[in-house]
Amino acid sequence: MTTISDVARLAEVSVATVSRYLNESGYVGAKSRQSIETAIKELNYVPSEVARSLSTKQSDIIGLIIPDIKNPFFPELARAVEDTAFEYGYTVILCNSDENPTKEKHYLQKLTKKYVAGIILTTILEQESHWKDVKLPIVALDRPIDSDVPTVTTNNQKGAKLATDFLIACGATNLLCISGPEAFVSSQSRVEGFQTASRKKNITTHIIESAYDFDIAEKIIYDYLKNNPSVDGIFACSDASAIGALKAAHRLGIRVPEDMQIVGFDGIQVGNVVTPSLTTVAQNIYQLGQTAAKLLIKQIEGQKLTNESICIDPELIIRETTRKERFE
Amino acid sequence: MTTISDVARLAEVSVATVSRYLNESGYVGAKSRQSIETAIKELNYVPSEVARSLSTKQSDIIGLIIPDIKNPFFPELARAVEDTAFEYGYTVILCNSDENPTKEKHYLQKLTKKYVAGIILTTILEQESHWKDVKLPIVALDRPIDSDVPTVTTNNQKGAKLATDFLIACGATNLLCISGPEAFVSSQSRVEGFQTASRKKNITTHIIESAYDFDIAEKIIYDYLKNNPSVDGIFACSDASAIGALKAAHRLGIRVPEDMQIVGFDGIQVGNVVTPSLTTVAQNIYQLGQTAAKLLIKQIEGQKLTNESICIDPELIIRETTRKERFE
DNA sequence: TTGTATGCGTTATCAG
DNA sequence: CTGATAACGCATACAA
Repeated sequence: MTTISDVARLAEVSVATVSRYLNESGYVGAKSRQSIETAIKELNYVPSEVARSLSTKQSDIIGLIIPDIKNPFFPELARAVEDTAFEYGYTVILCNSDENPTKEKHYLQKLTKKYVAGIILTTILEQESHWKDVKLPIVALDRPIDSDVPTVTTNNQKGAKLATDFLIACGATNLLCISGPEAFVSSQSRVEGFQTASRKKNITTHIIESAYDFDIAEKIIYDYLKNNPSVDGIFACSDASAIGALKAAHRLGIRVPEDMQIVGFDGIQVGNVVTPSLTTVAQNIYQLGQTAAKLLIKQIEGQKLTNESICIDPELIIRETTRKERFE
Repeated sequence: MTTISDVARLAEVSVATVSRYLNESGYVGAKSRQSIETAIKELNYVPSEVARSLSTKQSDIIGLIIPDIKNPFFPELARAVEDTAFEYGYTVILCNSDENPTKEKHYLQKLTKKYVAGIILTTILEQESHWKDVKLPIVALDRPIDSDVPTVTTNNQKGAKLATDFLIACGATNLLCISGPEAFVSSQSRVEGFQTASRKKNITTHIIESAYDFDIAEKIIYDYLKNNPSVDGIFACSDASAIGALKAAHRLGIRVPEDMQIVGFDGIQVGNVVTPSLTTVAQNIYQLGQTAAKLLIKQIEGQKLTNESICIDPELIIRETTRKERFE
């Protein structure tokens, strides 16, 4: 590994000058510049980011802590973060927390040790606050953690309202809402949206809870529908549950969308590949990640944007599990 | 940020002793140990990995270069790598190359600058060899890059043979193979497996190529099937193409599996959620990632295992796009 | 068993 | 415009 002093020696200047050249800080004469450039080429020199990091106490690494990259919601998010990081010259470390406080804490510490420039955090742990110890720039993604921390989320309530209104417009009157785990603020907001939209004449509502998981949701919904065959519309707080609902309906011989309509939430790819394809409230996942990354980088590069929070509108994507045409 | 000398001062020992304590290298007396421990607690000291890295020229960061985390094959792979890294105390930097040589080269260099401990690489660029410049430990994943480099792959040929044999056993006689891009060695192997298995009496075969992409595959296959309605069995070299085939068949009014059977390759989650669910040759994706990570870490921690390559057997998962029962 | 001194590759300060 | 030189935080050879 060739170092800055090798370059300096070959170029017959001092390391200081080379450093200045490298960072475009301070002056460096024309001939110095020349010889430095050729020396660098000659030696195939690549500066050590580690040494630079030690000296400046900064780095170009961003930590991304998410529950699980296998969860279909996160690959696109991660990709957006990585793309944006790449664009601004940063690099991202991927951490899967499994919603596990211990693991999360571990990563937080590990990232701190590495002088990472900042952290993007997707966590449900509102009350816990290990993240308060870290002095680094943080952005909360998808799930707010504290009013102090800049946050990027989807407008969940609005999305849920969109879905429910649509379900009703399509003729559903007996609505079942599949909420997510109680700990998810996002799920709560979706349920609220559902409730305000369904508070109408002639609309019956039920709410049950399920994990955001195909199989678990399928079982729960299967049992529920067996005992409540009059349900004719489902708003699921996640596409995973929506697909579970679809399967449950299939097993029960309930035709979708003829006998029962379904609207999901998230906009993950699978929704489009399932049969019938899923009508859903799509979060703008890519934009979510991109915005979070940009917000973080802004912070890293100086600005102190406390309290800045961004809420992104989701979009209703009408596919085959609803039958709007009948009512238009 | 508190440093090792803060600890030394408070514990009234030298930094060397603290360092020894930290790394469990060399001796450190009982009372020294005591005071150091309390000092560390007291100060909430966390060693700087950057400084350590500079000093030792090592790090605990692993670079993972994949084409695109959004591609449904990679999240599980990434997760496996990350889990294994975590287990051994490493951390992973995620890089999406988009199969783009320039981007790939960029990442390779960037990772080198960071003194990463090693790199796991999924690339198709056999002939290109920017990776030869990097002296770091490397493991090729999913796609071999050179006989010098330890490689972890699925036994593609065997898997393809498995699929094709099964298709024939299920009564298909007019077989269409959807290959992947020519540049993928893995795809080539699968096609070979298909060919050796279908070289039998009374079996007709066709081979067409498609990108590993739902929509592209759907179009290509739709066109092909329209002109070749006698095809009664499809072996797709990826689940993505298989699902494309499913959709194409659906649009053409071809019933699956009654009129035509389909077997995919990969074993990604969507295959199980599509209707009818996809019979496929499932790669052991998690094991693939895990093995690669372990191999890399072995290398990092001393061993020079050149030429060590591991080939993992895939498994046929029988679901609803085939109709074995008729022939058992 | 412990401490001193030096190096790791850069940045940055401060005289020239 | 340029060059010594002191940090940065830690590891380690060498002394003690």
